[in-house]
Amino acid sequence: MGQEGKYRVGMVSKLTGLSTHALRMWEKRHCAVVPERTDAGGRLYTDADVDRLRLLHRLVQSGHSIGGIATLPDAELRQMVAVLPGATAEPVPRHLPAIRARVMDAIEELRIEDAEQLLSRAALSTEPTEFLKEVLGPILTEVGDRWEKGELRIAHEHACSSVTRGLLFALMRLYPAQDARHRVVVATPAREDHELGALMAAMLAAMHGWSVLYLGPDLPAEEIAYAVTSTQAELLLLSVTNLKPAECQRQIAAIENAVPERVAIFVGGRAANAPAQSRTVVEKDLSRLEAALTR
Amino acid sequence: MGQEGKYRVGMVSKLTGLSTHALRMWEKRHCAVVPERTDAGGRLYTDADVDRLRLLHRLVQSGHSIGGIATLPDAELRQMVAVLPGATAEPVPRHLPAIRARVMDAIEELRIEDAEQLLSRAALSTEPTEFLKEVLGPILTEVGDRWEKGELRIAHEHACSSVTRGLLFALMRLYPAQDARHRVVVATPAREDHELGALMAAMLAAMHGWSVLYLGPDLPAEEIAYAVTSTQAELLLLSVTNLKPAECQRQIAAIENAVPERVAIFVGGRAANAPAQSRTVVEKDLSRLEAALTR
DNA sequence: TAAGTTATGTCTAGGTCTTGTCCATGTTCT
DNA sequence: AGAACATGGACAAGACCTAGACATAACTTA
Repeated sequence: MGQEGKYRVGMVSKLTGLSTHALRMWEKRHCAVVPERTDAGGRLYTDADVDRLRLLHRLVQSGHSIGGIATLPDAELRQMVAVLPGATAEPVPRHLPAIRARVMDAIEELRIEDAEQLLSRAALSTEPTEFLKEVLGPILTEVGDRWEKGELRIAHEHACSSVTRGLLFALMRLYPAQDARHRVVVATPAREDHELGALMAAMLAAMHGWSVLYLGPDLPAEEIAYAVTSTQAELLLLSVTNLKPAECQRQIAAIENAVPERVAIFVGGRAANAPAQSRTVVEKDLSRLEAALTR
Repeated sequence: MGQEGKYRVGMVSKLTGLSTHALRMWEKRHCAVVPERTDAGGRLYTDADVDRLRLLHRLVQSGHSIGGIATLPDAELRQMVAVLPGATAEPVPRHLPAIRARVMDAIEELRIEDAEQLLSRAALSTEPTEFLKEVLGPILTEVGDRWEKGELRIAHEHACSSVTRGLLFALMRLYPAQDARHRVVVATPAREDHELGALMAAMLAAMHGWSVLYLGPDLPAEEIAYAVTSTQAELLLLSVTNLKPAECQRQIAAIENAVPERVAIFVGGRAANAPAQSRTVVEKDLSRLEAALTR
């Protein structure tokens, strides 16, 4: 759907606050962003370019020199922006399993602030899918498993979902989720109260710059439909972990009926499932969902 | 539906504000809209064409070049309109009721990012108790009331608690705990699933620099006790809105038994209630709770 | 401390491309 | 005939492109 470049240099100047001269210089001298060109040679910037330029602008305004940061990858820029206001102490280990272990320790000892801080920094310095698949996902399943085995208590599980919810909001804030560009609604069908999958999907969307409306678990079909239509969302993400297949299909059919045609629907989660002849896409693999979110 | 074309160029020009020349050029040079023709060759635009032209006109007026956007699908145009600068930067009013009203509007329209941004900025520029009593509290009760009256939907209520939870974490981040020794555990007794009071208490604590362990709603006594002892918290805040008095007292008695002596316990909320001869303090007024948090 | 370097944003100049308007001319319909 | 519309060409204003000059500030070096 999203054609590549939409913005000409003048528009980008308005959107980012940088002068057109500066934009051209940043490109020529530092390759900060290298937009596509029209046949005639005009620059065509993408949404991603605009986001990146905003990040760079913010960093430059707060004292960094463009030459030093122009070619850093996005993830690193985001990390730097996040650290801007308050100086922070302990470094995040680069090794993902190490992060996992430290987060698990923090959860076990109910140090949720530490857990959240570790996670949000890891999220900023890692690519979205990698973070979800290598860090957060394993942590959530480990907590789930150990809870069933009795090694962890309800308190841990509550603390863990509390942290995860907090993390979602932290991400929505830290990623320059430029307003209402692409709206997505995330929820769980009625009677499904397992919300962690939905949270992960919401995070993935947030990290891709979508404007996320996270409604949480256990929502009747008509409520979901209302939210989707009234916000003009173009995507609906559902997560199903515990519903029976038949029940799941019934819910999804109801939702499909009530949601406008143009809205794409994805279901994920352990018990994900869609009726026959449905336009809903069952997608248990996060990286495939990511493909739908990137365009 | 058989009603294909309805408007001729002159009419469309009046409806959209574009000159007839421009309309023809947009068609010829960019295929922005390609109307049907009469047998004699006259252009016949549909309502959809007019809508699309209005979108394009708005985008062009705000700096986009027609060549770059003429062939984008409608959905994308709508999203781009939403991103236009100006829709974004709304200043936070100083007047608290005005903030309340703006937040309510945002919730009503499910713009949770706006709601959260307004709230977190208000929280920063206001004294903690004032913020909770004058801004957040009224909003939560208003949402509750209007939800019972049927003026707001479940989706609004979910969105609202989602925002509130997000806000708690934002505050924990903005007011970093000065001293990890001042720990407080916040939760709701078993079978009490109204968590908004607990969230407000948690925020108050966070804003006073406490290290908050927020466990959320519906937690059995022994879990609460475990959390309190294992984190060596010195304070436990509970919130009760819906429990029957007897049930509430039973729960609190159980918690008191399981929690070390040195830990102070506060209960708040509409149905707050404590057994006779209890060391638990019933405190429905936030400013009195604040006194306990400041010492 | 003074002078040189470097980094960076702005400005100018000359040329190309884009886009809205205007004109001339022809057609259709009342 | 006159109003409304169609087509194609001409045109001017403005947006954009490149390349190089300049001004300023920060940092190096003598």
